Amino acid sequence: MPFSKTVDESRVYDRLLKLVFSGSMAPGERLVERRLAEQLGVSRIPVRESVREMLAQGLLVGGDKWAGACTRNYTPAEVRQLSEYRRILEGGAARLAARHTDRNDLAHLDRLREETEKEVGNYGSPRWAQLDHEFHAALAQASHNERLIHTMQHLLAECHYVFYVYPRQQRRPELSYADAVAQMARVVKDHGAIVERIRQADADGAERLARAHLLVTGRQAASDLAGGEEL
Amino acid sequence: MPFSKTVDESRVYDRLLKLVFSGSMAPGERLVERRLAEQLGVSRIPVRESVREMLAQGLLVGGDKWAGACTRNYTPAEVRQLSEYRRILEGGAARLAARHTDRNDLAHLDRLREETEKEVGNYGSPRWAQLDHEFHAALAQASHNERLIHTMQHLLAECHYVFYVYPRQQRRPELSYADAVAQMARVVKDHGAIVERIRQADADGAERLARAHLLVTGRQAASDLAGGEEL
DNA sequence: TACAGTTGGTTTGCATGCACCGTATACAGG
DNA sequence: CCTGTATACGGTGCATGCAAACCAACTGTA
Repeated sequence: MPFSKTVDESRVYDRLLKLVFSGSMAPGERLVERRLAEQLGVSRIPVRESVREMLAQGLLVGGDKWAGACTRNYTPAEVRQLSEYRRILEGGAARLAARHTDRNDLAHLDRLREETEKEVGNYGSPRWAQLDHEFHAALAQASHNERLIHTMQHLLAECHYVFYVYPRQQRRPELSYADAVAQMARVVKDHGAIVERIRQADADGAERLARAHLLVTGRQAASDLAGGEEL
Repeated sequence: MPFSKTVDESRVYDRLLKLVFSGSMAPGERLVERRLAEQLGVSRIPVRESVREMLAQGLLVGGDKWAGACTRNYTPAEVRQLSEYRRILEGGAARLAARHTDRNDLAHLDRLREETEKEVGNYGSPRWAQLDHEFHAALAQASHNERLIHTMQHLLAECHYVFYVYPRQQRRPELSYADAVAQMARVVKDHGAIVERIRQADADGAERLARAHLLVTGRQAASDLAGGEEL
């Protein structure tokens, strides 16, 4: 589970998050407070508040007065915008991390990269998705910018669902084993290169590599996207 | 008023936003639901929801269970992080705008720049702050990235308060007239240069100039900041 | 005096109920 | 048959009330 420290199954918000992103709801479906309330066994109030919070973070659309909120449908265009948005933020995180260059952050990133490397070859391993997520979360943390970290937390959680959880329930791309392993190896290599730039306090390089990494990853994750132009 | 189209004085959220950022509350002060509710003449529920929305957007801190929310205090370190965060996002917006290069967006940006130019010399003019804000909002819009626009809306509103409204009520820096006019002229020139890069579809240049513009602007707005290293 | 338990006040979390708004449907008029 | 209007229904916005949790001061005992 991404950011397991902040996920509390007893909180209505997290249960609603899971409900929306685990495929239980159709894309673009309206979130009816009363229905969700009885489905979760609580009153409408905590549902209302959670929905408004998700709206504020862009995880839902709509929300005009008396209009209610709807789930996103994640069309190719939306996924592309999501990916663009993430590239901007995470590139910036890498840049800031390279400027602050904290010894503990580097150790943490190195450890995560090593752990990830052990998982290369386990195609479909949940631990792989978990570790990949944790690496990017650690990268955000290394920026030492509270606002950026805050935004990235929600963004990464969303990407985790959109890129890993969501697609598995609709159609799995059925990648060949060799290709999958090659991709995983490339991801580990990319991560290592980004960390190295941060270690050398190369802000421009760190940002460039982080963006490139996400461009390739995002492109293959959302294979529907047309040719990925360089950002 | 920033983003006047989205600001509705009848909505509790906007009134609360004004209350928090107009200096009526001390930095770091706790937002007590009951007190705010009777102060705004509504019940606790809409206050609760608005507070949770502001928390989700990082406009307030705290919010753990039974902990309540507090206003930010905007220490120099926080202002610096806010400014860094904005540079990342707005630089990205300029980059995307240069990639999409929409004729209407360019016309809108040009018009706003011209309007702004007319205000050079009117030091302290509210119209200046308004137009500056609208220019940056238009820049965000020109990115054509819904997520980025959404985040930038709230971020710009916050910056508007932190950089323009908030300081006026504590201590005004008392800039000399000549310096003030020079600064305003520089802002207009910067804006024009950014638009020009977008027009030429120069993504790297647009991003670089937008970042540089915000670095200088942010540095002088938060004059407490130590030497602004290049981002 | 020091410390632990208790107790009252304050604040948040949540359930219930009612009022308002938007939309679809049925009906009357042209 | 088409169009404008009234009305019923689904759904959200909000007020009220109660229970749980936190905090601080008070008190009793060692």
